[in-house]
Amino acid sequence: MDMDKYAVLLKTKGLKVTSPRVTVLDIFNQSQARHLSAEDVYKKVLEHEGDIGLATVYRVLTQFAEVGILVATNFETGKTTFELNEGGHHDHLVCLSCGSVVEFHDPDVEARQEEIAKKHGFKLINHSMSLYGLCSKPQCRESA
Amino acid sequence: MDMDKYAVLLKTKGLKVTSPRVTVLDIFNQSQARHLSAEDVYKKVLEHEGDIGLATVYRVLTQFAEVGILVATNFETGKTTFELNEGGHHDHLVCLSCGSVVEFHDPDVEARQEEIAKKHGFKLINHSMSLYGLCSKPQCRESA
DNA sequence: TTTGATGCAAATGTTTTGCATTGCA
DNA sequence: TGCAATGCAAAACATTTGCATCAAA
Repeated sequence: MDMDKYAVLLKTKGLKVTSPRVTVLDIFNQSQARHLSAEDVYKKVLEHEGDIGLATVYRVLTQFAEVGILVATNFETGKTTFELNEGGHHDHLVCLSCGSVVEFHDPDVEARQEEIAKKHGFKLINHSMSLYGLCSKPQCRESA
Repeated sequence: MDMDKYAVLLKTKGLKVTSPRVTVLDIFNQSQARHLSAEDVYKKVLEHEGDIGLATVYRVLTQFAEVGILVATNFETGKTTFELNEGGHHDHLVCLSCGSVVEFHDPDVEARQEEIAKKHGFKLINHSMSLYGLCSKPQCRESA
């Protein structure tokens, strides 16, 4: 089991090793979908793992994002989604029909963003770029 | 007064010319800040212009965005902001300290986005790119 | 007049918070 | 043991909706 790995990670971040936190880590590591909302995580908790209150799910997700275990992103859905922070920054392509998410990283764009910020006298801290469209699945293309 | 201009615009979009709709148009045209949330608009209504229900403000803003009079954007604030659609697409630089918003348009980035979408088999419909940082004001730079 | 627009209040969906209890360290 | 973490329910927001009334065309 990965429980020890989780425990080490949590301690590294200065967080106590508790059952809800380990469970949430496990959910993200097991999940097919990389991007999960608080509600998604809560549903998985109810289905498979122990029982954690929804409020705790929110608290854990927020904390994990603060310490860099997760990264939070706001798509146009009205709910925040979280994904494991695996180091490399990336942006998202989102299918407006089926909701699938593709990640990409483009150094050209990143460099250009720095230039743009500089030109306007801004010190760039972070950014979010999401491209919305229709993925290649036939049923998504037809929905146009 | 611009009332006639507003009436023409509304009719062009197939919308009845009603007092709430004219008021909202006027608010965006008078406003110092280009980007207003529903709550911002509602406050201005209460302060200056007649009285419109908050629900109507939401309905009008949503409709205006649908017909292209306004453009809706979701920053990381949890609330949707609207701005007049003056044709040219643009993206935003947002100051995390004072909240000021600078608009920019970068053809290089736009072109690159198309390439990225194509490479992943997506048909691009729209996108949102927001750069977050600190603007050049001393008090914002110090907040780091 | 007829259909669409509005106001109000209630409902919704997401996220946060207060507080008593529990459980790591 | 002590302080942080949790659960639960209530609160806080942002936004939407039902429905009776009102007004533009």
